[in-house]
Amino acid sequence: MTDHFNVAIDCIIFGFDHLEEKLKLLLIKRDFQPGKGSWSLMTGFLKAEESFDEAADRILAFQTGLSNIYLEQLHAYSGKSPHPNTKSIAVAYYALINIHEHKNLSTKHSAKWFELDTRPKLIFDHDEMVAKAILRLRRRTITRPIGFRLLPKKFTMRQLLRLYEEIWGQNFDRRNFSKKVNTLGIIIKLDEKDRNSSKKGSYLFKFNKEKFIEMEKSGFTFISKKKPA
Amino acid sequence: MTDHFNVAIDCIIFGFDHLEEKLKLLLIKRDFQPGKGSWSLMTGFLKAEESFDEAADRILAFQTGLSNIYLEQLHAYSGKSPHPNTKSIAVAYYALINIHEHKNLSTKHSAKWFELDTRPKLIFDHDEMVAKAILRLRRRTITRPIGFRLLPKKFTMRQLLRLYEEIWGQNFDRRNFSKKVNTLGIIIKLDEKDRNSSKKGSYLFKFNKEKFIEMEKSGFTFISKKKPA
DNA sequence: GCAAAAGTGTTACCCTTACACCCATGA
DNA sequence: TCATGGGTGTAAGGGTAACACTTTTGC
Repeated sequence: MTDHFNVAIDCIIFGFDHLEEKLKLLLIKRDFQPGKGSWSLMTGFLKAEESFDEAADRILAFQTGLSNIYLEQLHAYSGKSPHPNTKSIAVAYYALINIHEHKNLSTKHSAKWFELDTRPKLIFDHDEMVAKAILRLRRRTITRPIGFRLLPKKFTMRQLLRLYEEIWGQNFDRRNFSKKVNTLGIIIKLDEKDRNSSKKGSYLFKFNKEKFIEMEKSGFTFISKKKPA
Repeated sequence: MTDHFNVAIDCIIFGFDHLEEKLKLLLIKRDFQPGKGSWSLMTGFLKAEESFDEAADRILAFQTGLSNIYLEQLHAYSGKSPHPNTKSIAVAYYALINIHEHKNLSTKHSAKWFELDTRPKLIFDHDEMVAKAILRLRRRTITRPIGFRLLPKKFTMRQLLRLYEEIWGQNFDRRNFSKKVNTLGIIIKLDEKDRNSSKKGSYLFKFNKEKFIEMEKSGFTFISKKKPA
């Protein structure tokens, strides 16, 4: 009676390289059909007994070896079928990871990190998915301190600032930024200093998870968008 | 090889009754299996040759007779299958319509408008979908003047205010509200007055579509959320 | 000493909020 | 005239944006 479809799960994997201070995207060069030789998102198919979330976890774990990663459903896409003769839909997920804490991934297939503005063209509607994921990521940084998923456990204020600048594609005032973040009470200054980036050395911070959980309930604004010039 | 699923499209249909000043939800009492006798969202199945958006349009048109309705994808749900023996997923859409401009719907099945706080329990995961749709609707009222889809072509400031109060479940200051809306330039005051709601009569407004399109590009804030008391 | 990054402080301005007051009109 | 809803104005407060200045330390 009703038509049946196979359900692809496509994963947009964002990573922040806090040394290069660049937001990156993990893509694979397909060594299988269809679209062999092209770049694409990590992908897999939904199994009958699992939920979307479970499938996204499984696919990400299988392809990168990572578990316990932040994953969020982005959108469901219909239309362009990866296999010409089967009816197919896709559900896109995006994931956030810290690059340097997970160096030994990128194993399966030919996976490679790309900076956003030099990424290759992707197959199917994957470019559309990435564009939507970036917008979602921006929105999330306002409502939630999602950026902490992308940073190492201990980080400097500069790294946090650069992360936000990368996500938004614009610069923020360094002084106002740290003031805002500090008044929110969502990060904790440690006694350690990082001396890699400056001669003076800058304090390391860690994320205040308890404070965040408390604030999340009432809803808050993390960083406001700069006014258009 | 890969498992196959049928794809349900579930429609959350919001309507604003500008006479009763109530936000309502259109639900159907199912006269078919599964879940016969229970209340549920309008639903249908995706066909092989159509997109999600097309399917949502088709299902809404078939069940209500309405076309050209604002529809937006909400979320994709896996798990609870309407038919026990088939693997099924659902993609939820929400629609916005003005109740009194479309009086002759509610025909197919036993459709009925419910106020949000007195709606019946729904089958499957439809309650979860409705909850998410309300949150989405709130967010949209901030970013976009989506509320105008729910009002008649000509409306009073009071009706617009009441609509926002219904969506947010809280009261706004009448004077600040109209000031804010006016400065945005997104509505146009007409020379007509409506005398139904008051003795003095209140001006009718219409939506300034051109201004909106212009503003949409740069991104704007329509109405800000009141601070939690 | 000098350069470079980090830390702290100050001010102006805009937007929101919380109000008060007047107007028009049917009963 | 009075009650009711409608229209307009003003002042205080909070938060952001735009700045300047000092500190630390390797070279």
